[in-house]
Formats: sequence, structure tokens, C-alpha cells
Amino acid sequence: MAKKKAVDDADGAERPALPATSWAVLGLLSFGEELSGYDLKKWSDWSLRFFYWSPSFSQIYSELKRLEQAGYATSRMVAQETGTRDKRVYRITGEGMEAVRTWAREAPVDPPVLKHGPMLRLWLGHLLEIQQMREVLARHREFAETMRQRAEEDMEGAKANEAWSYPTLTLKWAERYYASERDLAEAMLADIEELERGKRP
Amino acid sequence: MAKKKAVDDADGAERPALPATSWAVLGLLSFGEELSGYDLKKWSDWSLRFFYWSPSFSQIYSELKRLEQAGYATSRMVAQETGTRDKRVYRITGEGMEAVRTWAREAPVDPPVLKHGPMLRLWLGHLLEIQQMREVLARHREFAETMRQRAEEDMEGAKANEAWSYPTLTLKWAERYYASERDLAEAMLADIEELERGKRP
DNA sequence: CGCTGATGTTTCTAATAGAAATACTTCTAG
DNA sequence: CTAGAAGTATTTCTATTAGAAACATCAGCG
Repeated sequence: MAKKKAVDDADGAERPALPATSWAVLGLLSFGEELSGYDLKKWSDWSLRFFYWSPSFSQIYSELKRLEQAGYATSRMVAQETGTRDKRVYRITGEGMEAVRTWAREAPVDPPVLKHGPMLRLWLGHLLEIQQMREVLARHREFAETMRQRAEEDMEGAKANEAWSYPTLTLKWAERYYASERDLAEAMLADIEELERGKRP
Repeated sequence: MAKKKAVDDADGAERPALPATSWAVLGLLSFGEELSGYDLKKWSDWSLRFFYWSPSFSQIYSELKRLEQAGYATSRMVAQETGTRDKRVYRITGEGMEAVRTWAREAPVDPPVLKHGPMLRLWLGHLLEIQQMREVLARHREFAETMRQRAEEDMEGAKANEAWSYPTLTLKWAERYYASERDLAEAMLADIEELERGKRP
């Protein structure tokens, strides 16, 4: 007998246990639109990118298949008007809606995952010249400011639509988050300069 | 003929291209101590955890093998005093030292990777009750404050040692980072309360 | 007419995460 | 005094995730 991992939710329904990425994809569908894998990639690059992953196509397409298998989404082929390639579009089902809702409400609050390459480099400061540390921090600062601006711009675009009020809030959060990243880089730069002054008085 | 991916560094030496995790492990060894896989796991949980990954044992052990293969580390078996199990300890080689140094100095500054589960949940606010949003944010706030405190404590411990001055700086950064995360959660909570007031005036 | 770029999907490989198995020892509470 | 929990130490297995590349079609542009 093939064992399928499953969890029993508070509402008693047994549902397959899915990884975070599946929920993210299903979450994108939960706004109600009928979307292709390609659309989903674009949407996630657009909004989720600021605080959650940039999924690869391969993952999106395989998640979609899994979601359809699980009965959380249905798909149909769409022949495009102007002769462009046919595509398969997905729509969330009632069951899928119920499943994401349950997940969003009841999943444990896991800590965010952070992999901060620039900090890893600076942590190895004993291998660097001060000039290289400045360089790493300057580039990171620049990156943070760029992301901050984009979050701000995207927020302006999202504000208009009533349905996007929560995404708008998270964009606001992102705008502040990247502002903070920028300032933290600045502060660390100052710390490094001070440390350096202390070494050669 | 087996093709091996390799990169030519600025100094002309051809070195195997390694993933970030390898560099992190080699970075841990670059402080000069002779360490076992188990030790490395503990050290990384201790210091790297605040801004970079918590590696799994399986990864650490396989990275160590790869590093030894590449000539960046050597190992020897150590019989333990009090009858506890023998262990294999690793030490960085001159070549390894040169390789991490080059990596730390010359690798491109990649953007940090963030997967913020709590934000993903709130982004799906249309599926939640306000009470559940408060809950998610409160837990996240708590997590951030705990991490902030730990970073602060660890920094106190690291400050004493001259060799740890750069790790100390990154712990200081981490302390500020988690303070900011905590405050950002607070701010978003306020935003949500305001949004809610606006919905039912 | 060939080039670039956008849409759209699939395939492959490598990297990463995480649990669990194995093995031995020391500490601790009943 | 002893069973069980917790610490040290490593390996194996599986699933998830990342990323490049291949494949395919068409629109617009010079």
C-alpha cells in the first residue's frame, strides 16, 4: 500500500501535506484569476519577489501539476487569438480555496529564512582589505535602495485596487524593510571605519 | 573526458567552482582551528545562524569531503580520551586559505535571499481574520526580539577575543537587523488595525 | 530577411533541507 | 542502580529548490 503523507486539519479534512512553494502558487491563484504557468511566474516576480522567493519555471509547472492532481486546481487549454502558441490556464477550485485558507490560518509561524551573502563575506573580514569591505557594503546598499524604490513604485500601482489591499500592505512593509537594509549597511560601514581607525592609531 | 567546471581567478589559478555553502564551511575553517563536522555544525549554528543558513549535517559532511578532494582541507582521525567515539578533524590548507581569500575578495556581491513566511501569510490577508493576522505578527515579533537578544548576548561573548572582531561586527549588524524586524512587525500591525478601522467605519 | 525579445513549456542537473538510522557515552531522575 | 534522555559523531535517504538550457512560436524592427 502506497503511503501518502497527509495531515488532518482542524476541520477534520485530510489533505496532502504540501511544501511552502505549493502554497505560494495556490496563494497566487487564490486571487481568483485564471493563469498560465508563465503568468504565475510573472506575478510572483512582481509581488512576491520582495519578501519571498523567485520560483523557477520548472517548479511552478510541476507545482501546478501537483495541485491539479490534488484537486486544488483545474486547467484547460486556451487557443490564443492571434495564432500565438496555445497555453494551459489554471483556476483554483473550491477545495483548493478551502485548503489555502486553512493553511494560511493554521500553519505554524515559521521563522523567515535569510541567506545574507554580503554579511557572510564581511564575517570573513580577516581575509579582506578594508577597501573590499567598503565595496561589498556599497554594492549591497545600492541593491537595497533599488529594491526599496521598486517596492514603493509597485505599491503606488497596487494601492488603486481594492482587492490588493493586503498585498499593498506587504509592499509597504517591503519598502521599510529595504530602507532598513540600506541604513544597516550604512551603519556597518561606519563601524568598520571606526574599527580600522582603532587598529592604526 | 570528464569535464570539471572551473573558474580562472584574477591570480590566474584555476580552481573548481564551488557553491556558497562550500565557501561558508571553508570560511569556518579559515579561522585556523582543527574541527570535526560536528564542531562545524555547532559553530555555524552559533554564529552564522543570524544571517546565513543552518546547514544540515549531511551537507557539512559532504562539503568536507569535497573540500578535501579539492585540496582545500586535510583531515586526520583523532582517538578521543575518555573512550568516546573517534572523530575525523579537518584543517584548512594553504591552498584552501588562498581560495577562500580570493572568493571573499572577488566574488560578485549577490543579493541576499529572503523567504519570509509570515509575510507570505499576510500577503494572503483576504483569506484571514484580523485576529489571525495579529497572531502571525505577534509571533514573528516575538521571534525577532528573541533573535535580537541572542545576537546581543553572543556579541558580548565575542567582543573579548581580538580574532573575532569581524564576526563581532556582523553580530552587531544582526542585533540591529532583528531589532528592525521587530519594529517592522509592530508597524505593520498598526497598518492592519488602521485598514480594519477603515473597512467598518 | 535575419535578429531580438516576448510568450510558453519541458527537461536536466546540482544544491539544499531535513529526517532518520546508527553507535557510543554521560548525565539525571526515580 | 537503572532506564531514559541528551550529547557527541557520522551516514544514508528522500524531497525540495534553484538554475540553466532546450524547445517552440510569433511579433516587431531595421
